[in-house]
Amino acid sequence: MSRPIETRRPLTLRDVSEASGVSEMTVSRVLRNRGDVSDATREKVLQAAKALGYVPNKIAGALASQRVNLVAVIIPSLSNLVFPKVLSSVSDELEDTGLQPVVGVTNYSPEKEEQVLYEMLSWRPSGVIIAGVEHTPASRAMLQNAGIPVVEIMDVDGEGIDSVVGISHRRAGLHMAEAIIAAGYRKIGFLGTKMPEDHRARKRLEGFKEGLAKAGIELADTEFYAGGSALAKGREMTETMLKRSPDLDFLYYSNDMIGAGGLLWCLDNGIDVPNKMGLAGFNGLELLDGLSVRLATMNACRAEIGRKAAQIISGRSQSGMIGGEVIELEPTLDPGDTIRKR
Amino acid sequence: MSRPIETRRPLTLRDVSEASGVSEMTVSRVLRNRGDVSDATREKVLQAAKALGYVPNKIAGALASQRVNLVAVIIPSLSNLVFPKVLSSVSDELEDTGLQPVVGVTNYSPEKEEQVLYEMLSWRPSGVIIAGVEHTPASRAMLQNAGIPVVEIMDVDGEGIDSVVGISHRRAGLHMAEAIIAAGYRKIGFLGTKMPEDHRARKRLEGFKEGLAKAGIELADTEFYAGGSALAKGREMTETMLKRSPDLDFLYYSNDMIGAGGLLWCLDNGIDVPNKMGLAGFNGLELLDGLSVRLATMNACRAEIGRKAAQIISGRSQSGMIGGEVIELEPTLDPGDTIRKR
DNA sequence: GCCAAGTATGTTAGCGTTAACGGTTGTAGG
DNA sequence: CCTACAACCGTTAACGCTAACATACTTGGC
Repeated sequence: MSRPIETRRPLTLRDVSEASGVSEMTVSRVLRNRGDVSDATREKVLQAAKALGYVPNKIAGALASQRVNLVAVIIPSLSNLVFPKVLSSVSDELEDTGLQPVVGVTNYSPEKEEQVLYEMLSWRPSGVIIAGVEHTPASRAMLQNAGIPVVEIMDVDGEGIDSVVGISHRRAGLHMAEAIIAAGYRKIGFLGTKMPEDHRARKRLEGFKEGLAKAGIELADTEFYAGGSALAKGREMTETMLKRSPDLDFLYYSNDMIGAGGLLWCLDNGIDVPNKMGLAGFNGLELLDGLSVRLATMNACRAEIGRKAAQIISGRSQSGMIGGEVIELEPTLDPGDTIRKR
Repeated sequence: MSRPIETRRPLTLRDVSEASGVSEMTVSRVLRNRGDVSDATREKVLQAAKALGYVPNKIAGALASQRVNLVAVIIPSLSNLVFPKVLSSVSDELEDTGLQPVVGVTNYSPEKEEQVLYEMLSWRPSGVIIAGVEHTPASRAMLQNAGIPVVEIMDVDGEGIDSVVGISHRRAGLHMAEAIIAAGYRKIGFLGTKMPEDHRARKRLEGFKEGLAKAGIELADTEFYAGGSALAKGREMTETMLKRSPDLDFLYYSNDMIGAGGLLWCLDNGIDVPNKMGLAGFNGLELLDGLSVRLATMNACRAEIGRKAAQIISGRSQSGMIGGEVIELEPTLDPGDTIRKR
């Protein structure tokens, strides 16, 4: 089962044209369903192409036509679960537009983002969907000069380059703080990621603190982590924090996964949730639906974000604008079973 | 913040060459670090390129050089967690080879796989990494004719096209059956996915049944699901099955996520795990490390698979073979806390 | 001072496809 | 029978870049 030894010359339109006795141009027309071709020749050509196993060369096609049916989608991570979700909604929405998403991953590094962007732009995609509004100056310049639609997603807190679709993480944090205070919790701890480049987590924390401040409350304790399994980290951090600050009555987690870890720890240790201790996360991970106690969370509109972004790129946006659209979506709070009802 | 209105003509090598007073060829050499260029001109050219914000056109470059630094990676799903893991190990391994992975997703559909493959091959990648050994005849033909290295990953049970890297899911199932029987369990249920196209899950079940048969045992009950949150489904299915067959003493799940759901249900319902009831999943999801009880599972060597596949494509495989390599890895059983020790 | 052997740059000819236009039929209408 | 206009198919010239070769300048050895 090894590759064919006879390294045949790769097939071109010419091969198909010779095999079917028509010009290359006609073959090209048939294969792209463009222009007038009689049914007889069409059939002949398709036959020949199939028999030879011809696969068109999009590189040459793109160069000649100056059109590329690719959309660059640049995200920080694939293991976060949030991004695959966005990605699949982009993918679905692009399904029958002739456009195709191509993914690049930055690992939350601005430098990597710059490299990935450079690499992707060098393939001259028809549009770019990129997570976040924070980019290096070089990245911003590239996006501005590319002459293609750019949609920055997830986050609307900041200055966009072209179009923006997302939620305000600052306000999401603020609303969560308000809800927690309204439920009567007062000694509140925050547990989150250490990653300085996760601007959205940072903004949520800032908004959260702001919400607490409005009620004259300060964060009682904080704990940060980096790397490792989020569920396990949530467990560990929760234990650490409650050992250190046993009088806390609420824990706000920067994401659902560590929140779930914390929740499991609380349940294992017989802590009365939500009465003695309230918990909340962020993101509405459907993955966690199977827990016996539903963690309070905030849905980040991931599917909607992907959909809208794809619509803007494919030019099917409702608004009919040419660019510079800013769409702010409203995350909704799901109190689950871990915030007490008053 | 809208796109520049003046739709400038896109930049080419010529623009950079004019701006820096050298030939296009020299600019090309500088930008690719190839051939002899004096430090003075190199500096001049880089300056000009940066000032203009020039991004090379890889489409033209690829056409001219007949080389494309892309590797097609075709996987069934991104929401499965298994595949992002493989993907990132491919990515890491390719890091400094000059090659770049490009992902295609098939949603477990052979037809979609065929389309994705056609699309990707039309960009003439340097290699293909594709999940599974089951493909449509057309897909097989395309892969055979492409004249590039092909690595089928995850699964070695079947006839490969070129190289294959994976584990035997059949034997993985068989070994699990042996371990379960050795631990003294006798009334065994299976809970899995309904997807007929998930050949690896199917093979595990077949191997599992075979292992049981050797000990003269038959599966006591089975339950299948499709769609929805795996954790929740695991919970539901477990309840359903134990209501129906209360005398079971072991549940084998086709993946860790539904296994975890089942485990949580058992814990919530005060079932004595692992003494009265044993549980096992498949995959070694690090995601689940934070559970209070560790689910028995089998590590599928995902990182290793990605690494080896990437090595074969980049021609850095240990073996020095040209093609047709078959690498079978050995999954290891992790008994966790849900199989009783004898 | 002349040639050999670099070193640094330019020139030419594609790569495989498609846009744009040109030609050749056939067919209907006057 | 001639014109008008489709319908069909071919020819030519790009698209932006790079491989391969060609050319101009050095430098050093005798």
